[in-house]
Amino acid sequence: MPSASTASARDRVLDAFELILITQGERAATLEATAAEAGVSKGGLLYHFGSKDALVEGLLARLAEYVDVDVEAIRTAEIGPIDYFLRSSLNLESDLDRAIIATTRLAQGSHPQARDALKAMQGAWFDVIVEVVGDRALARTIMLIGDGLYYNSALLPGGLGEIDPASDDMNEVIDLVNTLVRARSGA
Amino acid sequence: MPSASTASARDRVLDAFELILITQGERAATLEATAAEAGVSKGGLLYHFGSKDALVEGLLARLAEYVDVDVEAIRTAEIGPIDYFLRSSLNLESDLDRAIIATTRLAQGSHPQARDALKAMQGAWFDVIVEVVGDRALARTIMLIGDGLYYNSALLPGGLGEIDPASDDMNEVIDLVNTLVRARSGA
DNA sequence: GTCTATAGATAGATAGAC
DNA sequence: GTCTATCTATCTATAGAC
Repeated sequence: MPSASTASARDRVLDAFELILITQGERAATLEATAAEAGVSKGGLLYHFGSKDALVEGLLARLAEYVDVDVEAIRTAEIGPIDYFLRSSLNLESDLDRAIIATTRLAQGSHPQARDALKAMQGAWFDVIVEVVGDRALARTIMLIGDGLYYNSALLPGGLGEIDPASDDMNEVIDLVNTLVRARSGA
Repeated sequence: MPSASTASARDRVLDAFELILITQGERAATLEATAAEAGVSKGGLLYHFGSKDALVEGLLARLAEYVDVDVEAIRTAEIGPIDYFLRSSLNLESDLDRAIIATTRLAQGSHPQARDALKAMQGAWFDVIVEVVGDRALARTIMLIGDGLYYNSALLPGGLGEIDPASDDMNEVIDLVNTLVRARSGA
């Protein structure tokens, strides 16, 4: 979680932009609202990001950094890459997840760059999972479940599909996926 | 698909609002843009929908009608409810799918009603699937795959996870799900 | 039922003081 | 590096003609 008060003004602006995108959507994420949330003036914000597009690019650049770290974490996870991947598909409290959800909000609007960033992320994840399970169809299905978890926790909070990462419900889903992985590798 | 030219002005306004939400996002879906797309003036639009909130409500009311029809179609599908459910999770050309995607755009913003409508829809789908597979964990996993398909085709068009409903990739996913259903009912 | 005209609020962005 | 003041465009909504 970003430490709002100690970070530099530039980082606080990015954190504020993310927060408003996540909690109120793209429409509410104006320069004025972002500046207010970050505790600076509109002019102050525009010193760091000369336009709204520049602000969006700043968000996407940070996302790309987080993704690089995450892909390596999936690959080397002690609990196993698939378990790690699925559980981290709904942890809304990491910097990465916040960046992903904010980017998803932008991807709903006219921001092709945001869509591209999410596609690149999916590609990196897919490659790791294929590497682990050695089966593209199975990897695709696992990715779909991960996307479904994201859809529910990020886009439809409070909905039926929202699952606590540490809950029995989540364990059951992972058990089912492991059943599938064994059924395939046995075939 | 809505027939834009022959429909009443009221329906054309709703179709236009949906189209802009789907293709350009919430931010672009202003009253002015919607009126222009529908071929009426802003004043003309506001005769049918007295405010933007009323326009949103009109969209959600139409969604609810479509969902009722769809749930019955899932239950009675000849190809089987699960196959039908998963394949229809990425058909972007039906009135229902257009309404869902448009509502998903609104759910990203400050529209709790839109989120509630999608939750209600999920609940109705979940009930049918539980009824069919007789297993809540399995039903949840199938729902997640369906949500993943939606996430990719509706929110991330052109991405890795986007699958043609009639493709081999889609058949493989359905085969995997059927494997899971059999593995469970056998246990 | 549909239009034009317009009000009042708010958007993104610039200029210039400190 | 951060601020206030201000410009221009666009937003939602109202009023009233046709």
